[in-house]
Amino acid sequence: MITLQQIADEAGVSKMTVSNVINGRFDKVSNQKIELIQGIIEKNHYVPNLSARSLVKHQSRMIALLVNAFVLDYNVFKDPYISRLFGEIETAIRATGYYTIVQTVDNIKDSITLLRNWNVDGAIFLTPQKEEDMELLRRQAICPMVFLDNYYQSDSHFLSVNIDDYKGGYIATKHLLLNGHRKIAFASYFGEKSDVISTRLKGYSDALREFGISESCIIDTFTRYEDGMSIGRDIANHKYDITAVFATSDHLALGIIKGCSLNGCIVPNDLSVIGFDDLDLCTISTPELTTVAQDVHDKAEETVKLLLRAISEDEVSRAPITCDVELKVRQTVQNISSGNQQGLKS
Amino acid sequence: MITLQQIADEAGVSKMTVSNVINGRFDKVSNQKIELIQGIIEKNHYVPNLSARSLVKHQSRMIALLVNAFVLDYNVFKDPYISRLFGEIETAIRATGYYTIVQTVDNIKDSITLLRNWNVDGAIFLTPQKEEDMELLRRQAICPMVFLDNYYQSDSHFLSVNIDDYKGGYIATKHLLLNGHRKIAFASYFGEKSDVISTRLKGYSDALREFGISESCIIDTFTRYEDGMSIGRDIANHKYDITAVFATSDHLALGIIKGCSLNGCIVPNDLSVIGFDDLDLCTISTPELTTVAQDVHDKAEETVKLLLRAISEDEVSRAPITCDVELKVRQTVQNISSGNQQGLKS
DNA sequence: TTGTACGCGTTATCAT
DNA sequence: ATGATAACGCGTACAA
Repeated sequence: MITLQQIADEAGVSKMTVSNVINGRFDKVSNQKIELIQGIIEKNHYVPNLSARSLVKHQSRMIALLVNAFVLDYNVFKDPYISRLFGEIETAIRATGYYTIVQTVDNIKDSITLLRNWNVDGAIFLTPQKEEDMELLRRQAICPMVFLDNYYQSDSHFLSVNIDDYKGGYIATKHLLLNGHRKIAFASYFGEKSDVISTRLKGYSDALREFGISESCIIDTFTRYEDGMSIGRDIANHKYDITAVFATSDHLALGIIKGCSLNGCIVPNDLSVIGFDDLDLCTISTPELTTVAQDVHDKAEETVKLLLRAISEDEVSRAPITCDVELKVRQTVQNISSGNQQGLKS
Repeated sequence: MITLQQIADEAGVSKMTVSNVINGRFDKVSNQKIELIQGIIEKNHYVPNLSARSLVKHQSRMIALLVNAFVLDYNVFKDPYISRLFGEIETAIRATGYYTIVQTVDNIKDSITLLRNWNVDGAIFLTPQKEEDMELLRRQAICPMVFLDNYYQSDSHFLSVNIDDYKGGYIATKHLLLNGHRKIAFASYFGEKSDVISTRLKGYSDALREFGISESCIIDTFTRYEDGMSIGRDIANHKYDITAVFATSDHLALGIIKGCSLNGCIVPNDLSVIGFDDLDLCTISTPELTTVAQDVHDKAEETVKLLLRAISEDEVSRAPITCDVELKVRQTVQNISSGNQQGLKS
């Protein structure tokens, strides 16, 4: 491990001169010395010790990526949405020259400790946080932070990037309505208060209202594939009086389709289904899933760009960024408006 | 940002005493002072500056996770195997109190710089590395490293954790043979030399030989879903004279099944298929995919355990660790040994 | 261009 | 036994 001092000794100059060369302050060093020093650096594969640099500069060029830990013993990175988002963000961070330190969080205090331990320059929370944890963060953490899919009040060091959940709920429901459906279920997890879900629900309700439909059908369920299967079975067994389901997760939607088919109800003939997220799975499955797509790549880039601005400018517009969504029409919605009969045989 | 010195001032003692309390060296401090100091630490939410600590101790309590970057513009973390492995390893690392720094690699020099920049204590490479990069690492990097799915020669600071690829190839092929198949294709990517693939191929060949079959059918293809679809189409169109395929990736296998079905060839009736990895997809798809499963959780734990031993003991058995694999029998293999007719209608 | 102090925590030495 | 003092690790800032 060669150090600045050793290079300085070998070149017969002071540490400062070497430091100036390394940091491109060439106007402060004569040309011959620049070449001499650069040669020595090359030869010895010198790499600066960033701990030392961090110590004096009170910054680290590290960004923390925090992801809520296992839920129900389920490795979060098995969630294709999370892992894809993670990959896109890591890539965006690397492109800026920052380092990425990652931690799954099961106790927010550990994350706060991490941020302060390493003088982290900024943090990104990939998953929604509880309100009390947000309060703690606001009080104890010191760096700018970006929260994804979080509707908490933002300020200049406490930023948000969301998708247009309202529009997502609205266009999915509207698409079903335009295809003649009138009895449409909204399937999601309501077990804990979530602004993401309630916003999508609002889009759903408004679309229904636009068509003069006042009654809605809410299905409260976990959103994994297996949970979908059991809902699908219920649907096939006429537990709900519906011709279509809008599910707030692709896995849930796919499970519903499978559960239905196992019980003699075929999508889209007997039931139309729309999912949310546009995972790769949507085009791998048969039939291919119609779904609300979010542009994860764009979301990741916006997130990193916003965070970097907050780090360097320290005054940033606090308006949350909202990324667009769009409907991907595929094979799980059937038009039943005229002649096309659909519905469960009774 | 409160520092050791400030705590010492407030307590009316020296930095040393505070440091001793923080590091649990209670035998060197009187009980009253311990309580006093701990109180101050609590009150001020003191967190040590790990850059400073790293500077003097020449270690960082950081472990680097390196993953080969985008291939063909494809976000690696979209690969369910990689992201799951990543999640399991991160969790194992966090459980030990180490921090995880992650970087996708497209140039090994960047990774070496990372390791030295931060005095990283150890590194884990999730994806196979090129030989010349391994040589560079051996020469320039200083910490213990574990390579996953890599058959490179190991030594006490250059370790390997693999799965039993030979057994995987063997049991999959044997299962097909026992179900009456004699014309079995091996589908994989041979574009670049890979010990993982050649080892699986050896298992395949040996199983065939055991049944007196000397001729094999090798299909060389990329291993994504889309690539599988085009192979599936070829199979349905009688390009190959086979009744079964062993594909070295689940995505490839699933694509083959889809490509077949799009062209009137139904799995398992007309073709039997076995995949590799046991992704969640295997049970989501219809029919459910028979596949060779690896225990990713176990692999992750072994990896981290091995690395920590190499870090602390600095003499470690250099024998590569081999994790077991097993066949998950599901719905894509049909028994054609007696009476059960199978094969493409011609 | 260079000397010197500094940032923060640890280790080693010395005093009571 | 307890505690204090000093030097150290590595790079940066500022005065000289």
